[in-house]
Amino acid sequence: MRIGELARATGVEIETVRYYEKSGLLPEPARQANGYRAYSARHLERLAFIRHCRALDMPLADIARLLDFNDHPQSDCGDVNTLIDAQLARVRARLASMHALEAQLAALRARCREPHATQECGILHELVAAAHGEACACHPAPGRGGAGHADPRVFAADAEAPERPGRCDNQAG
Amino acid sequence: MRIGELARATGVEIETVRYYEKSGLLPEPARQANGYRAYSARHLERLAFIRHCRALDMPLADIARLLDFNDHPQSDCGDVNTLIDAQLARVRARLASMHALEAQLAALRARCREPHATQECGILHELVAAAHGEACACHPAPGRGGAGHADPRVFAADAEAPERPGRCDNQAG
DNA sequence: GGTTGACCCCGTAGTGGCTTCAGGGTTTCC
DNA sequence: GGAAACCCTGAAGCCACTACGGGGTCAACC
Ligand SMILES: [Zn+2]
Ligand SMILES: [Zn+2]
Ligand SMILES: [Zn+2]
Ligand SMILES: [Zn+2]
Repeated sequence: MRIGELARATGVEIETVRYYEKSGLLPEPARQANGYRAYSARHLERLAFIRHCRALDMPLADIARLLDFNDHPQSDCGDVNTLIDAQLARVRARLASMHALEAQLAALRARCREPHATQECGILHELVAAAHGEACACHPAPGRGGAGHADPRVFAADAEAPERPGRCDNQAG
Repeated sequence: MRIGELARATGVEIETVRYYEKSGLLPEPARQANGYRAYSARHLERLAFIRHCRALDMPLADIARLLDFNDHPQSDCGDVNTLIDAQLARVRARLASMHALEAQLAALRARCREPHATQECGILHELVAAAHGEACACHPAPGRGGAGHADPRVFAADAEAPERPGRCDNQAG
């Protein structure tokens, strides 16, 4: 099985297959006389395993560990659970922040109905006002203040940010 | 105002401030005799604007455009709306895929209750079975088949993937 | 035998939004 | 005069790919 066939069989790009090999996730295959990679069914299975885990958005390092567990059937599966739990926690954190983000963006979007000069655009007005430390539609104070964030720092990543997006913690977290 | 003060005032890391300058988002400030950057209130405002937009997870390129609109008050705000709408669409797509992902991971996690040898771990069994093309807890067929995905390719990014994570489209999309 | 086209090889650089590092200089306080 | 805190620059690292450049290989067809 050459790399193109493997790629087609799994729906993975050829470059990605080579990348996985270079990253140590996929073992180096045998080579034909002309230097072409020659894959076995085991490679196909392993690659499908990797893609399945990637579909669950697991990082490659975690996938490597899962593959390791698989290769050592005697080991304890507690670490597998820890790993899945961590991934689940990551996904839930991102889910929450995406949820907040959607509300914020929708509120901001509602500030402009029909096109006009940017000078009078409710969206830009909100953004500028927020930059001045005033309350904004997208980040209303959650009750404990009345006015919105009076400090630009509210948008900072304080302590533990809810993963990637949504560095704004003043009502999302 | 030196870079450290600006950074503290906005809750941004110093390196990030310099990065924004290098990226053209923040104009080059004046310099003191010793070469230190000297920022004005306008820089502070602009940086707060940037961070607010970043809190809405907008890409820096979009933020640059928003700043441009702000600097040209005569221009039409239609493009602002387009930009926000695109961001909202991105967020909603990711929200949906995160949602699906959470269900998938939770289903997978439920396959292992108490620790044991990986050999008999329900989680690893599921992952291996899925790699063989069998049905898995995390990706049950959505009705139109009965059995799960019988083809490893289901995890491929076919056509338009729902943004970053969740390359698995067989029930999430 | 020449050429087209589909394959394959390798190494490097680019993506986004930072963060970190290496290797310095400046200012301030004790 | 020495330590701590601040500042400077440019380059590299992170993640998971993706794209590119410059080649080699192989079958088929004219
Ligand atoms: Zn408008
Ligand atoms: Zn806001
Ligand atoms: Zn288990
Ligand atoms: Zn699955």
